[in-house]
Amino acid sequence: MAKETTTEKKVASATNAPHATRTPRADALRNEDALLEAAKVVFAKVGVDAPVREIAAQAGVGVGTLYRRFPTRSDLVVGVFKREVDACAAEAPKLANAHPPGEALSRWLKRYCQFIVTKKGLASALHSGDPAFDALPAYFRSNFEPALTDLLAGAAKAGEARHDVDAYDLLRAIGNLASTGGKDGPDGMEHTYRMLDLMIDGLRFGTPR
Amino acid sequence: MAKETTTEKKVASATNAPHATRTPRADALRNEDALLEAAKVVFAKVGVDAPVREIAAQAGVGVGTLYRRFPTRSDLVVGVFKREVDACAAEAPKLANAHPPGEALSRWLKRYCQFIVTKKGLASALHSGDPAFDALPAYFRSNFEPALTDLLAGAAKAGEARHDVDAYDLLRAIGNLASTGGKDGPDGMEHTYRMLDLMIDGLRFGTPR
DNA sequence: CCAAATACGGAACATTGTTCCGTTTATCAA
DNA sequence: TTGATAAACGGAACAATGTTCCGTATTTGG
Repeated sequence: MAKETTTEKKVASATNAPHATRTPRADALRNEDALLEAAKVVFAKVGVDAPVREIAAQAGVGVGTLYRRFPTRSDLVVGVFKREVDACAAEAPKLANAHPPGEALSRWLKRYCQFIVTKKGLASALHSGDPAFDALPAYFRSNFEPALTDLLAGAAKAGEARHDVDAYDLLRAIGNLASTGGKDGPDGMEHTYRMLDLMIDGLRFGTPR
Repeated sequence: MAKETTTEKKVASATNAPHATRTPRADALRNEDALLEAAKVVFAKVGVDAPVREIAAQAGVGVGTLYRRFPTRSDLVVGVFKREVDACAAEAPKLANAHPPGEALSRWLKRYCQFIVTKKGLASALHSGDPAFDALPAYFRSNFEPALTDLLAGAAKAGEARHDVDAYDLLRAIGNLASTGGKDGPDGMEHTYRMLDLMIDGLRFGTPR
């Protein structure tokens, strides 16, 4: 609020742009990535309540570095979650290119099941009331719904799925399926995959041929 | 595991009972009560994550005293929860004595709504995975279901409620009602109470006169 | 190759659950 | 009533963990 008179000069050099941001340092980018990767690993092993120090160690950086990029534990959790959503959603178009439509659809749904199962720990964090997580459901939906919509449309056009299935409904249904089945059941993920196959068969029901 | 030879005598005085337990110290009983009461107050004000020190201070005791009686935070939460369940359930017979059956029923259901709302913070703790809380749902049910069953039976016999309503179903339905309505809505608990009245009217439906 | 900007690491601090133990107090028999 | 003893008390001390700070090291841009 004061005057801040002192060193106001500083010619602003070449560009007259107000901020002339220089390119971000390479090590900083590298560390941000290492931190997200480390957090993913540690969260999977210890849970989302894993100590910050452990994550920093796994990433090979100091806690100071971690906190500069993720001012709060919650920010780190959010970062990991978004990155995982991105990774899963990004596989949809890849699978669509590499396989026939029906195959692409069922492969992606299986991949999505894996996402759900590994994020079970996060799911409870989402409902913890921490406002940092408020935006995540929307992020989840805005990435997955279009991805699945495209896969469904492709499969439907190829006669490999019904036309009347809503992507979001399906995401929720399979989400529930996978999160209650879990990977800790009697036969690991097998039960979940069997249920998933059931749903996929259902998707084909009524399809010509 | 050693021998414990030393002072094994000690005539056991009058009774030959193996343990001849002396009467519990008065201050200990008083403090246990003070702790539960304090915890109730602090949990309501700060939430179930309130620091143990704050609860001890509110109770006017040291943390050592708290931990002797409740070896873990979870034990304290469990203690408060059970005490509140007991208090709420105990009102059912009192209300049944003091009011006509239908009135007793609706008064108690309102009381139960208040219980649910104030325990919303605890509810999320219940799903935290802490095994200390595993027994609470059963405790909840084993106290509330008989209490409500009696009230319902009384009201039904007096022609003030239908006969075909299951107490546990009703507990769950109203529990959901109250926990989503909350006391933080636009008009406090009023919304919840209106919905409750609706259900109570439903209970009377089909009743002669 | 230099100077400034940026990022780094990890010690230090704050908060909180839990343990320990010297001191105090209530009980009970004489 | 009184005194020995078991029981309970209070709170300092410890440990784990989130977060802040700052002196040092690295990167960038010229």
